[in-house]
Amino acid sequence: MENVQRYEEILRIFEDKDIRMTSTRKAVVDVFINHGGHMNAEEVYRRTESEKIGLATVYRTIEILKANGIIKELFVNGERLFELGARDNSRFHIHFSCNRCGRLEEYNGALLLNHLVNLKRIVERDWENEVEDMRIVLQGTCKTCLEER
Amino acid sequence: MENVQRYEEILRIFEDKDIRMTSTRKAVVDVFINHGGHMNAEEVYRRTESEKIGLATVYRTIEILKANGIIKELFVNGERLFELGARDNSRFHIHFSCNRCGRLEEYNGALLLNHLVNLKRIVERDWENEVEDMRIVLQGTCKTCLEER
DNA sequence: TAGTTTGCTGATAATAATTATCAATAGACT
DNA sequence: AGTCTATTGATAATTATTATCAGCAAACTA
Repeated sequence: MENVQRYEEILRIFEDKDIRMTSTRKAVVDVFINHGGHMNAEEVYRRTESEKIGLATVYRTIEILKANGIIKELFVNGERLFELGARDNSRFHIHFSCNRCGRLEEYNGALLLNHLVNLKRIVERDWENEVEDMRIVLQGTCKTCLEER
Repeated sequence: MENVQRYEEILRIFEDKDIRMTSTRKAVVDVFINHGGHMNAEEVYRRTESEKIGLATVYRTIEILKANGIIKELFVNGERLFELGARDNSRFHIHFSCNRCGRLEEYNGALLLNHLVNLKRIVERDWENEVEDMRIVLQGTCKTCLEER
């Protein structure tokens, strides 16, 4: 099972850094693994409901996951969202937010990825820095909304 | 004077949409024009101090400017920032946030711009949408911090 | 194993940022 | 001048997030 694998991987990160994988933390991790996409903190909280975890603990766990590169934080239209980070490049994606319907979509693919790897290369060469992460949110009108006009 | 030109341009947008350019709104616009970079709401407020404008009005004006594409909103490390939008492509820039020193830098240039125009083209072709804006924030370690190690 | 120390948790108080409310006022329009 | 509508500032309300703290659980020690 792929999810199990994903979990093992996260567990290893916890062990490496001496962070305890408690049952509550596991519950939060599970929410991220089971739900593919992006969620705000409140939604993560709601999805752990069966476990009766406190909201503060959800925030605390999100903080740990973020600090260790397990989840990514993104801001779209004033909302703070979290999602499982791309383990490898093949999972890397950018976001598109439709100004009309408000939907937030994920885009990925080999060509896109290739282009972004190049962007990283250009930036690192021209500004002599080290790029560790790229947060890209495009805005505009999505296909569906364009057709409806 | 370039700033005057910039102001006239914004004024024209206001007139087109029947939004009054009151003295308080002008004061907020001036803050954006005079201060090149990004600011949070509180900083915009502070910079209008001489005019004794209420905080709520600053927020209201920011909202108007944002809704009309005059300023752009960006979120970096949990902070909400605003800056004057790029009037033309030549002013377009992306942001780089250093994980070590926390500084937020702006990057632009012909090669970068060219690359991003291409990215837009790829996305519009492959997802059949219309991209109106691109928010790109890279994270990593900046040149200065790399040298200090 | 009992005892001690340390870290984790949930409930909730505190804080910070933003938005809503509303009376006063200013500007536009007869 | 008088009416109408939009804007403003002060401030209350709301929302999201963080801090506090007592109780509990796990890990460590002798």
